[in-house]
Amino acid sequence: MKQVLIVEDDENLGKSLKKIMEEEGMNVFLATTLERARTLLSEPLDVIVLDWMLPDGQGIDFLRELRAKNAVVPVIMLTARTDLIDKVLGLETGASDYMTKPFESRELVARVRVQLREKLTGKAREEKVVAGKILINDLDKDFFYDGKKISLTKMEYELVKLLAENPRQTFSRENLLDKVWGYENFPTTRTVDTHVLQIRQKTADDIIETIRGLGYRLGTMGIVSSN
Amino acid sequence: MKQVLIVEDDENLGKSLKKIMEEEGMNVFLATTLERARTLLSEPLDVIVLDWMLPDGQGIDFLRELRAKNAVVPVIMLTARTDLIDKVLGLETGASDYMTKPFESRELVARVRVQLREKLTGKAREEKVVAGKILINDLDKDFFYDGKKISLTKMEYELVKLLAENPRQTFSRENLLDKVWGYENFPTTRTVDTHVLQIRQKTADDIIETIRGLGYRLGTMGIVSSN
DNA sequence: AACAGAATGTCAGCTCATTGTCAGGTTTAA
DNA sequence: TTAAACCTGACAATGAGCTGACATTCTGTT
Repeated sequence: MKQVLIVEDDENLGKSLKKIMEEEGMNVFLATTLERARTLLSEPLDVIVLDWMLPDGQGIDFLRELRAKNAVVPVIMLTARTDLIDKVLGLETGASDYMTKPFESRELVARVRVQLREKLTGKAREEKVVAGKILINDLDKDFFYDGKKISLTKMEYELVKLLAENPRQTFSRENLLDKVWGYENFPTTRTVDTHVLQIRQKTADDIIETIRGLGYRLGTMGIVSSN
Repeated sequence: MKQVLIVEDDENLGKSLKKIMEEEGMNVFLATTLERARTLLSEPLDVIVLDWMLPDGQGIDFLRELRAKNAVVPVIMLTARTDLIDKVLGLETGASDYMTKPFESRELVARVRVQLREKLTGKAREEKVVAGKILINDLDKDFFYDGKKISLTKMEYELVKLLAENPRQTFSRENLLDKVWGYENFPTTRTVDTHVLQIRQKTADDIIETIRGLGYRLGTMGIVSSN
C-alpha cells in the first residue's frame, strides 16, 4: 500500500483530500503543522503533499530540510500565490510538481498518482548536472568524467558538484567551506586544497582552476564541450 | 505569465524547447529567422534564447541591435563554438548566459528559469561592472577589455574594479591603498604606480589616467563607448 | 627657453604569502 | 572491528607583490 503524507493547515481541505485518497487505496497521514509532519517522517513515505504556508513555518523550508537529508521522496507543493516565480522556486529546490489553490481535489489526486507511478518506473525527473566532460547524476550520486565513472567520496562529490553547477564562478575557500561543508563544521581552509588535490588526481589537473588569491572555479574543460 | 522568445533555425530543436517550456507555464514564441525575431520584439519579453548562426545573419548582431536599443532583457546564447564563449560574455552589456551545443533541453530550461528569477530580484546585474570597453564579472572574477578576456592578478583586479565602479572619480594613492589594499597592509605609494603600470601594459595605456599631483582615475575610454 | 625639483614611468630582483603535495593521526561508516 | 574518509600539519614549489634604483616627464620659476 502506498503511503502519502499531506501537510495542510486547512483541516477541511486536508480531511477531504485524505478521504478521496483513501478511497483510491492509499494510506494517508495528515499533518496540520510542520512539527507534526517531522515526526511522521519516520514513516516510509511515497509522496508528500505540502502546503506553501503553515502555522509554524514555510512549506518550502520543510522541503529544504528534506533535500538536505537527501530524501528523494516526490513532493507536490500547494500554493495560493499565483505568480510564477514561487512555482519556479519551489521546483528548483526539488519539488516534483505544484498546484495553485483553489484546485480540484480530483486533479490533485491524479497528480499524486502520477508521482507514484514515476517513482515506480524510476523515470522521475533525473537530477543531472552536465558541464563539458562532466556528468553528474545526483540521484544515485554518480560522477562521470570524460565518459568514465569516477568514484568520489562524499566531500569530493559535493565540492565538484557545486563547482559544476556554477561553471565560471569563482569561489573563495571560505565560501566553499560554507556551501559544501556547512556552518556546523569548521575545517581549515587548507582542507579545501586537499580535496581539490584529490579530485584533480582522480580526474585531470585542469578540472579545477586555481584563481590565485581568490579561490577556485571549474576549469575550462567544464565549459568546452567534449565533442 | 512569462514570455520567452526562442530564435533557432533548427525547427526540431526549437519545437522541442517550446513544448518543454510551455509545460513549465511559459508563453513561448519561436522564430527561425532574425527577420521574424525582429517583428516579435513588439512583445514584452522576459528572456530571449538566441542561436549563434541563423539563415539571415549572426545572432550576435541581433544581440547588438537589442543593446543599442537599451533593451535589458536577458539573453542566453547558443553556440557550438567554444572559443567564442569569452567573446559573447565579454561584449558590452553582453549575453547573460550561454550554452554550448549539444545540450540537455532540461538544462536550458533550468537556465531560463534562473534568468527569470534574477530579472525579478535584479541580483545578477549588480555583479557586473560595465564601463566603456571594460566589463567585469565579479562573480567569476573575470575581466574583459575590448571584448577580450585579460588575466589579472588579485591586486590588479581589485584596483581596476574600484576605478571602473567609480568612473570620473580621481583617487589619491593613499586613498587607493586604503580602499584596495586595506588598513592592515602598509605598502609604499609607489606600489600603486607599479600596479597601474601592469594594468596598462596588459590592456591599453589610456585605461587609467594620471592626474598629476593628485592620483589616478579611469581613462576616458572607460566612460565614452567607442563602438 | 632653460633649469631644477618633483612627480611619475619603468624595470628587475627579492621576499614572502599562497598554493601544491604528502604523510600520519583521527573520525566515521560499514 | 576494519577500512575508508577526513582533517591537519609540515614542507616544497610557485608566483604575486613590494621595493629601490634609475629614466622620463611635467611644472613652475627665473
